[in-house]
Amino acid sequence: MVKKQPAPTPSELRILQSLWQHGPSTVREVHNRIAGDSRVSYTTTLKQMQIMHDKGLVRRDAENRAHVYSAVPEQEQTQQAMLNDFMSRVYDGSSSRLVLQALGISRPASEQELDEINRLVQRLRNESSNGPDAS
Amino acid sequence: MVKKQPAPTPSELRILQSLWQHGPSTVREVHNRIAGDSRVSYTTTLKQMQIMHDKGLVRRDAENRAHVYSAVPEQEQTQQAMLNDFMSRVYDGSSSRLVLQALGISRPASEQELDEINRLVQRLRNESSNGPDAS
DNA sequence: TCGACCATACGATATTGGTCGTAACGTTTG
DNA sequence: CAAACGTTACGACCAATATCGTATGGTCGA
Repeated sequence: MVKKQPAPTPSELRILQSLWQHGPSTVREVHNRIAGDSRVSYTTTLKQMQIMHDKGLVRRDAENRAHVYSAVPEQEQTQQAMLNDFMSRVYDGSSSRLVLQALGISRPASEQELDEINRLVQRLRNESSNGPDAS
Repeated sequence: MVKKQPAPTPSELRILQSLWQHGPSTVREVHNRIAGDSRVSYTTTLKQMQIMHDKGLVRRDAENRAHVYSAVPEQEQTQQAMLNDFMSRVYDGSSSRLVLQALGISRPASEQELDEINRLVQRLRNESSNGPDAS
C-alpha cells in the first residue's frame, strides 16, 4: 500500500514539475523558474513548498543555509493518477474518447510519436483478441 | 468570440454530465441520478444548479412548478477545453505523452475504438507529411 | 377549504487554496 | 564590530467551493 495522495493542487503541481525537470533545487531556484508564469512573490513560493513539505510532497535537505528540496512522488505515477481521475470525471472513464480528442488537437506529435502510438495500438489489439484478463 | 468560460468546477461538471447524458431535467431528477455517488442533500444540488444558472452554465425553463434545466455549454467543447488545460498543466502540452499513458491504463477500448484511433493516426501521419491545413 | 407535500429561495458556515507582509536569524563583508 | 543581505518561519487574509438548514410559497387531494 503506497499511501493514497490526494492529487497535488495546480500550484503544487507547478512546483513538482519544476523539481522533476531540474532535480533538487532551492526555493530561490524554483521560484525564479516559475516566477515568469505566475508572477507571485518569493514568500508565496516558499510557503507553498513548506506546506508541501508538511504534506510529504517534497523532501528537504537543510544542510546548507538555503534548504534544498526534491520531489517525493514519482512523475509517472502522479500523472497516471491524475489522468485516471480526469478521465473518469470528464470522459466517464472512456480512454478512447479521451485519446481521440487528444489526438485531434494542438501539437499533433511527431512521426516517431505516431509510430509509438501505432505500435501500442497494435499490441492492445492483439491482447484484446486473445482475451485480456484470465484472472 | 465564443465567451471564455472558466471551466466548470468538479461538482458543476457532475451536474453537466448528468444533463448531457439525459437531456433537460428537473433538480429532483439530477439529484436522484448523482445522489448515489455524492451523497449530498437535495438543497445542495438545488443550490448548485441555481448558481450554475447565475453563471450561465445552465438554461432554466420555469414553466412547470419544477423548473427544468438544460446544459448550456456543449459537451465536446467543454471536454476539449478541459483537456487542453489538463494536458498543458500535467503533460507540459505533449499530447503524445498523454495518449501513451491513456492507452496503457484501464478499460483498453474495443476493437472498433482501436480501429478509430488507428485511422486517426494514419490520417495525422499523412497530414504531417503533406503539410497540415487544407481545411 | 385546508393541510400535506414538494419545490424554490436565501442565507450561514466550514474548508481549502492561494497570497503576502513582517519578524527572526544567521552570514558575509566593509 | 556592525550593517546589509538572503533565507526561513509564522500568521493573517481573501476568495472560491461546497454544504446544509430554514423559510417561503404554490398545488392537489380529502
